[in-house]
Amino acid sequence: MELDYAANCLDKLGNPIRLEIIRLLVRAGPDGLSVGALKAHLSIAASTLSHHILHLASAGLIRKRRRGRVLCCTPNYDLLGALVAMLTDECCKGVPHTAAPVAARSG
Amino acid sequence: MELDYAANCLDKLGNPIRLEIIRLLVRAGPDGLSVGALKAHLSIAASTLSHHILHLASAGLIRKRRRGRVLCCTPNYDLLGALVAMLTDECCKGVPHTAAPVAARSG
DNA sequence: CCTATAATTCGATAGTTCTAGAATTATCGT
DNA sequence: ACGATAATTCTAGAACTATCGAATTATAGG
Repeated sequence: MELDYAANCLDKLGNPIRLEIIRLLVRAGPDGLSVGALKAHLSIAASTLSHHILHLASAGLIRKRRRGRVLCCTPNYDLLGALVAMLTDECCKGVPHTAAPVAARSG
Repeated sequence: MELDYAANCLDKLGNPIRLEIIRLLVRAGPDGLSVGALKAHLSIAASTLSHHILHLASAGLIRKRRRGRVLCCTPNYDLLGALVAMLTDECCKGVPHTAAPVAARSG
């Protein structure tokens, strides 16, 4: 995964409301939640919620699909998993005494 | 881990330069890298780098310690690990067909 | 067609973040 | 004390983000 792409996803998750949205969707199970159900959980203006959902969706972190008047959101588990894998790989491996140096103490 | 705290950490990681800093530090091994060494890798103004380092340090994601004129930065593996664990727990579990619903399709 | 519900788009505003140059502080070697 | 190097703080502008209310679009049901 590209660093810039990962950073973009992390940036989207780095907002309490958006992180909560993901958490609610994950807990909700396979059908996800409608925008209205999310709104009931979050007590923010509908337009604000829409804005956050747009962020998440355009980063690919959630998927939307219509069911009549209702719009169901589900998490994109593949991307979330890939993101966690990338973080684990790039940011958690190399726990002290395990990593290969990259040119320390040069300048 | 508190959701707001996690979101704050993710927000800090959600910037390409800061994510790259973490990556460089992790790859550098136990001694980490000096601010100057980071600067050599990143080609940005020193003040800008300082600003990003401040963000990372005040979120607790990196640690700084002086070695003479040089300031060595190391990643905080405990926090990074806790963050990944939290993400895995809250955002990746509940993979379709496994999770307990949270009140879907109500409104 | 009309009304009600679900959600988005628009427009404005307040606040935050990124960036870099200039000035400053801290440390080292002489 | 002095000069050089390492890093931070200050200041300011440009760009971006979050928030909300009002207007709008889409769908369902009479």
